[in-house]
Amino acid sequence: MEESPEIWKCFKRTRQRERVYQVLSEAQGPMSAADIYREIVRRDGECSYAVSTVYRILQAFAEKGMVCRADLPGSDTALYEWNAGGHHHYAICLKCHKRIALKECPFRNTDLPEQGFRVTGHKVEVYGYCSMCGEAGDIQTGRFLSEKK
Amino acid sequence: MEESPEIWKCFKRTRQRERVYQVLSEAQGPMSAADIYREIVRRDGECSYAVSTVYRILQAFAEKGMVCRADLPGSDTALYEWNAGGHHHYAICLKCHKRIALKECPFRNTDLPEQGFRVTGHKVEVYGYCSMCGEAGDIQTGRFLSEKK
DNA sequence: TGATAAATGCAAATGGGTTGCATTTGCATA
DNA sequence: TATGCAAATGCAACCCATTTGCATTTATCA
Repeated sequence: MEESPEIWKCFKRTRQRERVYQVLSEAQGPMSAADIYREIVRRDGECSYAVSTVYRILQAFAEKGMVCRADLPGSDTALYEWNAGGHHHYAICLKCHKRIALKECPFRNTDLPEQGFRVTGHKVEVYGYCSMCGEAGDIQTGRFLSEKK
Repeated sequence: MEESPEIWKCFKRTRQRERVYQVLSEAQGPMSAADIYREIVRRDGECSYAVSTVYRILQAFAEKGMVCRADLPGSDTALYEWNAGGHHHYAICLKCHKRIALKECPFRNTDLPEQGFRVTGHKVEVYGYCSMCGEAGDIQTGRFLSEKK
């Protein structure tokens, strides 16, 4: 609120965008649009925001590269993360869906079979079982993905 | 229709499953459920298949590990590919969606921040522009995880 | 301050994908 | 070959994240 990054040079500074920015930049991890919406409502008491607005804001932010969007396999809700310049990959527990950021990027460049393929990005995900769930017991801890299905 | 692999030891052999199996095992690349459905209809002339059945079959096949399902970022249609036992990674053209199999797996093991995380799998995808599309200027930014590097 | 384009709210639409249920069908067994 | 039953299917309704059209508001700047 006080410190106003140069974000507002790209965007009209609206209450809604300010909220999305706040929530996202303070977030511990990636959030879904619904998460963000919920958090805004929680903070501001009553809502006066439309969900569609949040989507539009996220889209705009993503287009400018300020947030990055991740689509996890097995879920159809996109997650957004404030782009702190970092490049993150996660280990995802197949049981409790906890996400653990990797310290380093496990991607190593490799020869492409096709000449002239210009690589602009990559996606790496590691699957397995975290220390809580690793024992194969039925620990079933906090859920991460929405309870669809 | 010809020789019948041991698929049918896991599944009731139905006309519908046979068709999905045929189409998928002969496919050049990954197909969406809709693609598969369309192809079946095309081959059999008129349709007598429900799309939901195709989804259910794909699900069943995937559960048994006979097909693998890929969710591309930026698209919300899942793609399915007959699992020829191989371990494949692809470079995916963001423009024409061509997929080029990588010769080698670009994954390198890395230290996990959490002790005791048992890795059981990984997924790597490389994005960019193939030689055909590479010249074009309308690059979409921000929609994909990890543009850095 | 007033003009104006951008941003928003709202509601309806989209579009993969899933599900409940009645009906059919593969297949094991008699 | 006939039969019983669980598995598989068709159909239509549904789910749910996300998008969109349009009328209204609002930030910004001359």
